[in-house]
Amino acid sequence: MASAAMEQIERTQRRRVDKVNERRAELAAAALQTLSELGYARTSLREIAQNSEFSHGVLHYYFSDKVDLITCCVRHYKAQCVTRYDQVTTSATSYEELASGFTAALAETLRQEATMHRLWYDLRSQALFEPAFQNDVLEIDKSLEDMIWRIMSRLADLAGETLTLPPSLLYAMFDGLFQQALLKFLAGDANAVTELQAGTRLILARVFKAATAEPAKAKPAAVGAKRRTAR
Amino acid sequence: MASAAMEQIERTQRRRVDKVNERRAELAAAALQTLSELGYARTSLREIAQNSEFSHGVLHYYFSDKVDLITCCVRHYKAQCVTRYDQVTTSATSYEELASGFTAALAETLRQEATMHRLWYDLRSQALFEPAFQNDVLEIDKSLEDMIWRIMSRLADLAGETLTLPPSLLYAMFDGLFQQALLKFLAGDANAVTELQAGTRLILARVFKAATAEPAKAKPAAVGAKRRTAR
DNA sequence: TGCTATTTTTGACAAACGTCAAGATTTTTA
DNA sequence: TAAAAATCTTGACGTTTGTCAAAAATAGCA
Repeated sequence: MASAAMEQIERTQRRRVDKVNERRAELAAAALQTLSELGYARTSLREIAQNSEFSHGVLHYYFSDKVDLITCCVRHYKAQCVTRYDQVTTSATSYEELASGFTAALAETLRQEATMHRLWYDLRSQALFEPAFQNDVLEIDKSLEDMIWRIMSRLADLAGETLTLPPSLLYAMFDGLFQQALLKFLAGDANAVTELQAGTRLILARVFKAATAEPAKAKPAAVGAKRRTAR
Repeated sequence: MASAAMEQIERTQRRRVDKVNERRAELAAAALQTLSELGYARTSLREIAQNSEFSHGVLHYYFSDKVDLITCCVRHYKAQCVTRYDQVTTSATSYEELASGFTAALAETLRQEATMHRLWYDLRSQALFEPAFQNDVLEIDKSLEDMIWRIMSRLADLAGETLTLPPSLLYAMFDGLFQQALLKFLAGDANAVTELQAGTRLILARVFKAATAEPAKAKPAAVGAKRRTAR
């Protein structure tokens, strides 16, 4: 057969597909940025295009639909969201180190990525009304639940304990805590970060016996997060 | 003075104000219904008017603005939301009775008022973007927190224990749990209600020592809720 | 009953929306 | 380099949106 020609065709096709996917990702990123700034209800296709380097018509070249675009956004969001805490999990060598790292990572997320996370809660609310979003949202929720479960399992390992709470409940508690903190944070409450940290510790104390005693307050050296000049 | 005339004027004025407030409440109810069906992003003023017995123009006679209307809605929502669990709280005479009543009330709310509660989460997400909603949403959240706190305080009383978790954390946990259950419920997960009940019990078991032992499974007589033919 | 004030309807407006198609532009292929 | 295919821009379409004002309808009062 003309295998060489076929290979050539295959290669060019793949390059084309890659290019299309790259552009789709680029536009999805612009959409994600717009959504995180304005929220789902106020985001239009023209606004999204203005946050990219293209005109509004190109969106219908790469996406069949507005729902298609948003769905693609949600999937991209997931990719950049899930792996965030895995580094902390694998590098920790003691219960206290992992607990501190987890608490610090939550606080850092609240401080640095508040707008992205408000988008997540917005989209999750949309899924309560729009069935087209439900599958993707449930999938992301599941992967976040898995992430929490990995951390809790590792904590249990390090503490030499056995987990008795189901993954869904553990996730629900931390998710609820974070959402409350986000609400207060975006409303200008200066104590939101501190309360999130304290709440995290309190939940951990009810999940693990190893955490009944609060850790020493002035022991920043144990925390793996970057040091910051001020809160 | 012409006190009789003044009284007359005062009375008619009050009647007028009452009538206006009544109409405002009527329209707010129609808006609330529309919002709970369509969600914030898809709700228009004309759609709201169609769910009432008036034309769309009347909305601007009673409300200055769309935001004004939605805000009024949120306030009405609060009124019908907060007092729901208080009856259970006051009538219970033992820890187990209150715990069962609380669990059953949560499950009943999920079953019966899922659409109203998805609206609440939707509006709370809007508050993350629209500062005009923030104050009202925070206020409602606070009153829900207070409601949970009343129940937990009463449970502590009945168990002869002292609460060591702050109100905000207790609310955050139950809120997170309910939200997860709502998401699954509206996605058609038949186990959502059962999981909500189990999760509630598990949280209570981590809050109160009196609840370490699970209550007997086949003991429906203890539950104060109406009996239903099937789940 | 007639007059006034209040309430409601109707119709219109400018703007913004999602969508699409035709044409210009760029890239790829031969 | 010329033809072909792809990418992108532009402008337009039919709706729908929030808002408003004028007119119609109703209610309250003399």
